[in-house]
Amino acid sequence: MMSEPEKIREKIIDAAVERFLHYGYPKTTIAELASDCAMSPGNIYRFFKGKIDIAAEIARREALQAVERMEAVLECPYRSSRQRLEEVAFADMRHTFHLLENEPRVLELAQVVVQERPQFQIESLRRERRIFQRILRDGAQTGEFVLDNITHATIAVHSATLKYRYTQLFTNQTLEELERELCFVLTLLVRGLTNPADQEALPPTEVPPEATLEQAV
Amino acid sequence: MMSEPEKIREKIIDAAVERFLHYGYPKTTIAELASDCAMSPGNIYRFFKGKIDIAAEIARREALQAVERMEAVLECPYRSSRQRLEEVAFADMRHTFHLLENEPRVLELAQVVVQERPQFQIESLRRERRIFQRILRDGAQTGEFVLDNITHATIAVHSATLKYRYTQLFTNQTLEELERELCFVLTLLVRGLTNPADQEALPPTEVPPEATLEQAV
DNA sequence: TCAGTGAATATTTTATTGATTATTCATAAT
DNA sequence: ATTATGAATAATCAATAAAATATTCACTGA
Repeated sequence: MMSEPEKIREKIIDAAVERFLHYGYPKTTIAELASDCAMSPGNIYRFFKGKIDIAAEIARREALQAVERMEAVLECPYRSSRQRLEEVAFADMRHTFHLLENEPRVLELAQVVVQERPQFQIESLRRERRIFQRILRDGAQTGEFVLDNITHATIAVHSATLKYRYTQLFTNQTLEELERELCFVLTLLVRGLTNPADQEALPPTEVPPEATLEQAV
Repeated sequence: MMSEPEKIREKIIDAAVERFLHYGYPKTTIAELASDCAMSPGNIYRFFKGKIDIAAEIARREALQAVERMEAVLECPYRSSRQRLEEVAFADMRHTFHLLENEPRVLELAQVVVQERPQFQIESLRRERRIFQRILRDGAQTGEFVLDNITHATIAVHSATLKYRYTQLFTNQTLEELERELCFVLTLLVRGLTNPADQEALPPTEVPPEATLEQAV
């Protein structure tokens, strides 16, 4: 059950999401949010320290959801750690790509939050990295991957796929182009991770089909 | 020998470099450049179509020099393609890092040029990629590397090292941190490129010493 | 004819001002 | 005591005017 103050917080966040995505962060006023929630502007400040903190909370939730989606992939039955790695990388890239395509305001929102709260980005990156770390650890456990140092390998995989996580910041490439490229990168990374004994029979990464269960979002 | 008009062009470029790096692109006026060259503002336009074209020419030269530096590395005697790849990646990262550290205005200059002349970035990337391609091709030739498709592998290596070429755009990390990370990335990439038969004896990449001949710049 | 000028014009930047908006807080209602 | 208000204040933004600058071009001198 949710306490009364928590409910009000939710109401404010809901109104903010609505307006931020529709009209953008800067064009949304506290007075409007207050009006949406049938309260006075001043009262908003009993629930959030400032306007930016509403945006930060929304971004935080979005980031946590992203991790949950990735973790959901990790819960699925799987043939190999390679497959997991590929699924997670593609799922994340596709999700952010489509998100920014359908809700362009999200980019602005993210930029504002990162600008004002640099810690936010650091923590998001850390969470992402932890996901990769689990995949690599499991792969090392089963012997599929051979890694001198899991942490180092995680950093490597994470950095090497950077371009495909914040894609729209760097390029105007289409999703199709990015998918092709990501295949090349993953092919090489997987080869570098895989036990040399198994490398003979290591086909290049193929573009996986978009998971149909995505619709649940 | 240089023709008279070419000499004047050089004079303008010299003056522009001086001022762009000192005071920045926007704060430098055509009138100032003209005055530096003891000519009238109008006369500048007999040598450059516009102000941005002066910046573009400077950026173009800088980019060509970068490629030359990389090609110089490729001319050096080498033990292995791995070594070449590592040297090129480190040299490039260090160079841009130091450049932006010592001449912060370069970042602004580059951004202006990319903004106004998107083609510039595309061509720069293409040139970078060609360097990597040569290294991989040679490595494949000698059998050190095993690649299904050289172009695909080149794209992979190029994308995977993106973060370390435009570093200051993405992070505030120190050069030392970046060097450590780049080692991890290269270790993994090299393992992925290398003939599986040779992978047993493949030590992790180490931070190479800064080439002392850099001082010649 | 050609390199070059500098005043004229078009464009961009900067400064100023007047809203608008974020945030605070004294006060009121519950 | 707690929740909420809304006017007061501080900070930011938008619109405009003013100034500076980029670019053009009719003209000059070699």
